[in-house]
Amino acid sequence: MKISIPIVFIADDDSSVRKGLERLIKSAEFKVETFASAEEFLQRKPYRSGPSCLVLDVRMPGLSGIDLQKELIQKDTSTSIIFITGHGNIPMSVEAMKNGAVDFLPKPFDEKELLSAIIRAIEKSDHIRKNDDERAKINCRVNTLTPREYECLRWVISGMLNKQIASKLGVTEKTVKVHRGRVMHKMQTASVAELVRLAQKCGITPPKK
Amino acid sequence: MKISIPIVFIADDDSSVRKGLERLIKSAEFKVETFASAEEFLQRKPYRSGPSCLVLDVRMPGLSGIDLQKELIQKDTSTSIIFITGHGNIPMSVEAMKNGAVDFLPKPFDEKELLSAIIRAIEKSDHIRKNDDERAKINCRVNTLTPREYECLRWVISGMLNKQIASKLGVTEKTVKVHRGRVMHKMQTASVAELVRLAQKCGITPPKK
DNA sequence: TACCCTATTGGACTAAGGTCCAATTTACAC
DNA sequence: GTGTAAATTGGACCTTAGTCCAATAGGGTA
Repeated sequence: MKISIPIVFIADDDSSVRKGLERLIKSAEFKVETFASAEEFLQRKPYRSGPSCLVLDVRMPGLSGIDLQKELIQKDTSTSIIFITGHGNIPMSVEAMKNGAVDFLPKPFDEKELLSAIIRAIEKSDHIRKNDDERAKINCRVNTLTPREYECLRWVISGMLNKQIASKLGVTEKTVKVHRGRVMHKMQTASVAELVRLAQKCGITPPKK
Repeated sequence: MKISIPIVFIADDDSSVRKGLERLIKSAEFKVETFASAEEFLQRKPYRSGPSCLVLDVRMPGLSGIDLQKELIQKDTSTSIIFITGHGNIPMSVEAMKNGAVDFLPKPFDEKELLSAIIRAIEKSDHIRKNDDERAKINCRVNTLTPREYECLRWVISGMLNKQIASKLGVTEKTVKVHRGRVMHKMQTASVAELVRLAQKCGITPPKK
């Protein structure tokens, strides 16, 4: 059983806004951390104890909110973003949404609106986290495969028979059976069906004939 | 080989805008059709010869652009939407993007911007179409399965052995083999690996143990 | 009632997958 | 040079999967 505590980050250069938001969000039983700039947020070590979201002011001195969003896309984090802004415009909001923001709220906004956006953002983050976790676990197993085993895995998930794989690899059917057995063992799967699903989850594709 | 001609629909109540857009988009070698209202567009029989997108004015008398978008989400069409607007606001653009719009352009916009959005929209539509097509084909096969065969399919893609499936269904292993053979034949697959992939594409899930 | 579809099973095989033990070869690191 | 990991193969066996032919039984329709 893994602990999973959601957290809401706030990044805004206006301290009164930070305090107001912090009070509001804490009242909704969320853990909160505030930052006065994008740079300050980037300093923080990645949060790993649960899903997270960032309530982010679009316009700030230094790195802007939009810039920060782009930074965060690079480092693959599960933190979902909600923008708030006093002086936004349509192209800005559209760009933010295209880049995966959960919401974009012009001030003044309804408190309920923000809280509902936060809930959606946390759910999205949680979803991403779970997927990432699963993929990471599978990749750990994949990394224990030798090159030949990996190659073999790809042919197996293509649905080929051992004898066909053998001829592809230029070895005997016997050898393929051994590799295949080791693949199943290392991947901790009991059936080809499971193997196909695992492979799919971490983007391993069957070779083209 | 299937013909695939992209088309761009335009829905705007202002006829001068329609004409201007039509000229522009035709100059980019796209087939174009124009509509003076959302209702008029809904009248049109669904376009099936290729990918399509809709350049849509947000504000129109009668059904608005946003309303039309919601309508189109219901009827599952592959038509992707690009909004254009003279008097939009942020919440409107955010809502449109949340609902899957490819872009949201306030007037006046750069012609290149619109054309690039159209290209992205057509690509997206094409992608959706291809997925839908594939799913439809698979579903045709699935629909030829008898209830028992379908049940059997779900157990097979869970990776279970024939004897295990047999005990789940309360029949002999022999019977499972027969069903299973028919499933493979009807689904036109030669391996469990392929079967798993097909099932996944049309949302068939393995039963929980 | 005759007919068809579905579901079920048996017999008799054939082929494919998987495992245990053992051995050889090669490449690369210490 | 010795050791280790990877790749390869053989033999012997057992388990699964898949197929052909044949047969029975129940439900529903023309």
